[in-house]
Amino acid sequence: MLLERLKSKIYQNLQEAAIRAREEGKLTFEELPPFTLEKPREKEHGDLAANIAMVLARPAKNAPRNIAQAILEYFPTGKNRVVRYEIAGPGFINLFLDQSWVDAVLPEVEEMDRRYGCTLAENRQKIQVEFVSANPTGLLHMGNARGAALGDTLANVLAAVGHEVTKEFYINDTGKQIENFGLSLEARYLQLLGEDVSFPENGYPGEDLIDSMRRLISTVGDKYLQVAPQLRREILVKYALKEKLEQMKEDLTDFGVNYDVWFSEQSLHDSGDIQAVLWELQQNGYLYEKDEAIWFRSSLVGDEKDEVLVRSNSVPTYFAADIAYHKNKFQRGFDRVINIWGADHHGHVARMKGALEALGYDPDRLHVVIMQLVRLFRGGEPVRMSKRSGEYVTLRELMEEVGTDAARYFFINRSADSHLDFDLDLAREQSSDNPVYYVQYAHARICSILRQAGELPSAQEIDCSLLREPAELALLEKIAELPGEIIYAAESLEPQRLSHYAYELANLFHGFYTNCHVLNAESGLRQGRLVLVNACRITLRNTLKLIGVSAPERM
RNA sequence: GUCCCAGUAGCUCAGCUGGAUAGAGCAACGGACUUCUAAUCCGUAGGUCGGGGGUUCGAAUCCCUCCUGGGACGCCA
Repeated sequence: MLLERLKSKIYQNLQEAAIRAREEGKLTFEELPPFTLEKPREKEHGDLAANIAMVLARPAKNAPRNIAQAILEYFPTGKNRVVRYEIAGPGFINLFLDQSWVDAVLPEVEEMDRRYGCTLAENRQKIQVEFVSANPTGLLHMGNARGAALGDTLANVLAAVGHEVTKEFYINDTGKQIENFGLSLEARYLQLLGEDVSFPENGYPGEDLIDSMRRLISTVGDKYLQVAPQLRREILVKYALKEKLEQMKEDLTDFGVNYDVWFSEQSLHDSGDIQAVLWELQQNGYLYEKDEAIWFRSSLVGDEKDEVLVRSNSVPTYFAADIAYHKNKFQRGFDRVINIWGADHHGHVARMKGALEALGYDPDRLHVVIMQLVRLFRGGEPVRMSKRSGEYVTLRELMEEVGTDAARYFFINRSADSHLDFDLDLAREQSSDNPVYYVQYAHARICSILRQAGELPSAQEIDCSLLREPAELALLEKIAELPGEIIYAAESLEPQRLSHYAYELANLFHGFYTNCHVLNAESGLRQGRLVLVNACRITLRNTLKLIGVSAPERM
């Protein structure tokens, strides 16, 4: 927050200086292009570096270093902690801050405590994040698990910058897969009762369906043997679906994911929303009939080819329901809608955006985060999985094997569009090789120090100027970066920034720990370091909280 | 065939809204525990950023093309 404020003020000062320079005839340009003001990689390049002169080179038709010179004539030193500047390299303006700027970090962290890292975005929005939305015909698998970790973290991050976020699970409780679900359940039910029936070809072969029917039989026995198949399947589906949803909800809760809304696809059929949206598309001229089916002219709005919305048997497709669902989202007042989809759905993106356009919505209000597949490795070998044969590792099994913390950390530690090789052995390992433990260990170490210290002074009581060791300054600066990191993660929808940040912070803490002793330091210094270490604890804890990873006090 | 994603150190990956000398972890090698948790720290070594063109003051980053791996192209969801 503090660092962000400082940066934005200095950014403004640079803008104003450039404009003054133009007014004074030192520079000519039409419009000031956006430029960057960042912490440079090299310490010698100052605390902040701006490339304003370089991006102005072309519009101002001048050499970057000359432009920098002109801008700096009107740039106020001594304000906003800037004590010195230089023109360097091809035309960077390097700014050096009064080291005491870090003294404002500790009081701020201490005061904000659990809110530290949170900011208020300029345009606060109502945002819906829809994720997992797994078929309720089976158990949650690795793809769902990755989606759960990503979606939940993303929702946390967006909320942390002030958006109003709704987390939603879309239940595919109708359609062809439910039909197959019913056929599979029926076959299992009959088989368990000794009937000689074959299993449907497109059925769901998982053990979980057998278990489900076994439980049903234990309460109702064979009473559905005599019921007409159609009705029987409906009954079995109703029973098993309820079980499945409860199971998913429980698994997700244990994974730290709690939804605000569970939205039923069937409800869109029941409410007439699908008919309404079809009618609207019809009015807008996007529908036509061919081969007794109703098609969406998605090729008009950017898709490669047209899509069927209503089958020749007059049943709407999944896509038709999804269009109605998305219209419903916007009708509920969301400014922005974010979907986390597996890579196997990417072909759906252009269609969905096209449909929104056809309905008169700005398709850019829909963001689809496409997530690549997960491969599990055990003992260096990929774990064979096949959804078709029902052999796959479930979220529940993953949690039991590696724990929630490791799972969530690993899932968000890679960018969504990277294939994820999940090393089960590493995730289970309780050593520094495992980044989760590395970060958590830093937190536990801090808690240990604080326990032994007894009384914790407040940031107001200490002399911050005593904290000038390189390890201390590095830690302070990193702590100051959290709000900016969260803002960046929220803007780019890239939660992996957070686990990287947590790792870097833990790394700096461990370095500090070996270099700077806290408890046996001289009294003033000891007080200062206690406050520093406590701020580090708050920062680590808050970051882990966003990821959904626990911050243990002892390990 | 068309489209999407990936290709960066031996391995797993950051970095990609163009910026200064391309980073981290693991693995390898060498060090550091009379001191707050060694689940830690420090050092060494390791690179044609898949290949080739282009855009420009500047390209791992943007554009084109080719190669390799994965995925998607259904009146499934």
